[in-house]
Amino acid sequence: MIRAMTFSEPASSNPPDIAPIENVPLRVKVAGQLRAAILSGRLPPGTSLVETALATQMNVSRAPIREAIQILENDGLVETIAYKGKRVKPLTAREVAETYSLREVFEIMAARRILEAGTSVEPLRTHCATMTAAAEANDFEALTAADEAFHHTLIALADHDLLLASWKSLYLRIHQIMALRNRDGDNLAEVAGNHPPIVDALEAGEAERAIGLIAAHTRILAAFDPATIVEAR
Amino acid sequence: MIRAMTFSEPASSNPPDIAPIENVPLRVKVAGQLRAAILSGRLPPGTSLVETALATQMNVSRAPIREAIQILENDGLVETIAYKGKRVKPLTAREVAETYSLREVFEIMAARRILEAGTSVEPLRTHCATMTAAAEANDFEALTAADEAFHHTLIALADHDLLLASWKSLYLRIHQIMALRNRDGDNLAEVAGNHPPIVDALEAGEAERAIGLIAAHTRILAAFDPATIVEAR
DNA sequence: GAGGGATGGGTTGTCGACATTACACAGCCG
DNA sequence: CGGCTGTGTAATGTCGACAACCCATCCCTC
Repeated sequence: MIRAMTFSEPASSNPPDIAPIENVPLRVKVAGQLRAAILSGRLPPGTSLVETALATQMNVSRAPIREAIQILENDGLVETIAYKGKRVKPLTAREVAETYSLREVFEIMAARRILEAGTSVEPLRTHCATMTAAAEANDFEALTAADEAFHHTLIALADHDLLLASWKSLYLRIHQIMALRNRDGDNLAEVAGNHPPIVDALEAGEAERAIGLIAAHTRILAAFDPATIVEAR
Repeated sequence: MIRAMTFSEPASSNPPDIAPIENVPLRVKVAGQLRAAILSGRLPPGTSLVETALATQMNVSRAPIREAIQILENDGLVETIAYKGKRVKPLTAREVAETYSLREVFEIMAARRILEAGTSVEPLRTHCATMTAAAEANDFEALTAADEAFHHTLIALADHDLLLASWKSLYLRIHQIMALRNRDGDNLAEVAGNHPPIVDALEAGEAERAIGLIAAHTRILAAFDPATIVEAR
């Protein structure tokens, strides 16, 4: 669901099927690979990242590796201890709780702004439908993707670039958390069903109800077995 | 007011007066200098940062400069355009508004958490006193410092590391904005006087009043002549 | 005279090598 | 036997040089 917009600006009247040559800096590719590995749980929290090892492994010099790791540091996924090493940031139960509580505040802020500006929330309906379909098909991946798209759209509708950027950064960690947690107790239909009422409340202009639903939704997600989180240090 | 805790852990039974030798990486020093220059307005928004020039000027190689600039990028103070250059991030009126509105949300969140946890807000009194004294002495610098200390303490009392980190990052830009704005219309006594009522409301447990006061306070700060902001591009 | 392609300057991107630091282990002295 | 000291190793920190790239300008062709 991201693939469709791989190339964005040129297009116009060029022969199709000819993809623009890639020209992204190495650090971005490296950061992308590492980020994917971390978010998928392939590099669990606490894993130490050794520049030289990564450099030889990925067949590039240390400079792009260093910069990529610094990018991930800005994403909040990696931490550096000077002259000692770099490692995937450990996830404590406290951090998980803080992440979700901040997310709740962000989404409530978005809802308030949408209501104040009178923005149409119609775009959210599409994602609700996608989620319902995914839940019926028992497709966890698709449901997760549609869920992210829903919340991303919600924040984007608030028309607040800084909020959107902050939310994106926060959601990276939520990605990571979701990859690490135990999915056994998940009820896909319930997750999908939680969203339409939020859209309804927003459309009806009922601020308090919308906020309550969003808060409840976030807190359900935040409540899970803390034992599935790797302890720090 | 920071100097007092320069050395922290060792102490115990060592001969005094012997300060630990500095051992911070060059990138940190460089980042510190550049950040100070940006926040003070010495490097106004739009200024392009050329690595080679900075390297020769500061007598270090380009590597620490690059990493320092990336740190500032994470702070949101600098932006990079691939293969073109790096420059101090331009400040648009919209960004300023978004920054203050997000700050408002952060402080309200902090207030809510303080009230829910029943945390004592007594530490805020000290800063109120400092601000009042600074206002009477017509000392703008001291007032600004005490104001920051007040809000920093407010956020810290919420006992939410992620919130505190987000607030700090946000406040960097507020620093920059304050350095660039026109101070002519400022009424020091009024600024100082705005804070004690907030503490009173928090102490009385009156959530709605405290939130209203905080929102009003933030919006007063956000309202200033947009012409003092350097336009983007 | 106008359009298109080459060219030059300046910047960031990448590389490999060297310097510095921290930790761990072994060895020595009390 | 205990604690301090010296050394080795592996990591990050820093450096200087080269390569890739974008932009502006100029020249050449039509």
